[in-house]
Amino acid sequence: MIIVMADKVITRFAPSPTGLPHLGTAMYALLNFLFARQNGGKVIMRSEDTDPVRSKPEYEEAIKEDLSWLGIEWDEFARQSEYLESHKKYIKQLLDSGNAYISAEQAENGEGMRDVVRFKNPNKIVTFNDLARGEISVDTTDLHDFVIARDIDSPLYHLAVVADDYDMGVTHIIRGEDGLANTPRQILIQEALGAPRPIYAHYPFFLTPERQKMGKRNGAMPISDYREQGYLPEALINFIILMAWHPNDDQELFTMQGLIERFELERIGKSGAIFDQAKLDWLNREYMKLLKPDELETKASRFIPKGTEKFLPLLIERINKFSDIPRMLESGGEFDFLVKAPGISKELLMGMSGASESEIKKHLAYILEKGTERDTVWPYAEEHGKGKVLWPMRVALSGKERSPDPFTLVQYLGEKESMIRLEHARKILDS
RNA sequence: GGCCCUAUCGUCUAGCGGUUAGGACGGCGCCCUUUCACGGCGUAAACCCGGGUUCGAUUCCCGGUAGGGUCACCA
Repeated sequence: MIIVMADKVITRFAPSPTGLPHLGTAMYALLNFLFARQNGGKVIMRSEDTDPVRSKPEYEEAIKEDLSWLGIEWDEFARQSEYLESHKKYIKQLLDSGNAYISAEQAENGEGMRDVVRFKNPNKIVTFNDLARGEISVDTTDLHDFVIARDIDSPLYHLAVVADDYDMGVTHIIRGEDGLANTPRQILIQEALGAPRPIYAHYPFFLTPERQKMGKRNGAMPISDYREQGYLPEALINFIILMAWHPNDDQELFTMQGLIERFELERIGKSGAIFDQAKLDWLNREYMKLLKPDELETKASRFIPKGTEKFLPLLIERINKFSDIPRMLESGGEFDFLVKAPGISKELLMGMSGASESEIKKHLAYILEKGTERDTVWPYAEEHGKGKVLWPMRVALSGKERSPDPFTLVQYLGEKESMIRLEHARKILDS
């Protein structure tokens, strides 16, 4: 075999389909994707599905679907389970070369003996260069003769990973820092197999507010939940990359294309980043602002209750994500008055207006008579005190202490509905 | 516990021997404004501790401390 295209970059991300993908899964894929793309190489998604009890096809589907939704691509898809023959070949090779041996041992789960395959540890110092962290040296002696196969036909993780990366020609292994401690073991296997050593780069985890590794079982929300809450994939990608990498200038907003151009693998962070929901929400708002009106409407449509589409422009600047919209419109919500007439009280009508009851009555009567047009109400309000006129008008329309200004409300409510509400407010004062 | 990694505002970070330690989110204040939101402006807020090296350390080295990871017949 001749080495083909020795310089071509090949990366991979290898999730195990044992649960729904979360943002950590996306970071893993994104980093590999970006590095491959910016180097004209290819990226492989390898489903590490060899754990028969925990692996589920539907999780594999979910991973593909959610990563695609985020805009992360892969050039090839592989399943580790389909490489069993190759794994067995390498186990045999290691056995034949004396780098591994069969050891009859008590099965871990209880009864019976089993012929496990142990790697013959050369007990040496392994030194490797991590692109992000520099040189790392480990004495492998305390790794002992670790098990690489349950039996001669059943490869375990370390063997399988090394074998697959070798077979697939992977040149760069970009993975989470949990892989850091596994690297020396895998290098030992590579050397015994005569496989080339890929370049390593380890990135840190997302952390919970308690500084724990965020994971499926620890605070990580599935990507699909973000989608259902109406987060924009662009915002999520931007958020993820900022947790792993920063440029050396002040730029913070990146498109995928921009990332492919600017991302630098050597600059990925060294320390874990606590998941910052507020920043994510901010980013999502930034990306919502970038949407053109028709795009906005399309993307928001599935979150908007029937018949309330027209309120979107009013709502959009007060939300972090699309799923906030129904929450604002539902009864008791911040903008429920758009959907149904509010209950109002005399006290609220007076509120911070600074006007007396009779003054308010007079002002409402004026509006009721002359109409709600800004051109007619505004001069009147300036003459009689803006707060004294505008506050009760606004409260009559919204029933809220805080809301958009009365003219905006009229615009969305319509002249007719507005007059009904104004009239109702006047009656409240009369009672 | 052994081994490995990490350590700058509350959070995400820039910095790569000499800086008023920069930016962003969040907070706070002011402006805009009848109120809210949006927007604009401004402000508080950090180099984990102790030794070295150096004329000079946030930056380099060592130690401590703290946090994380890993030590499976899971991946």
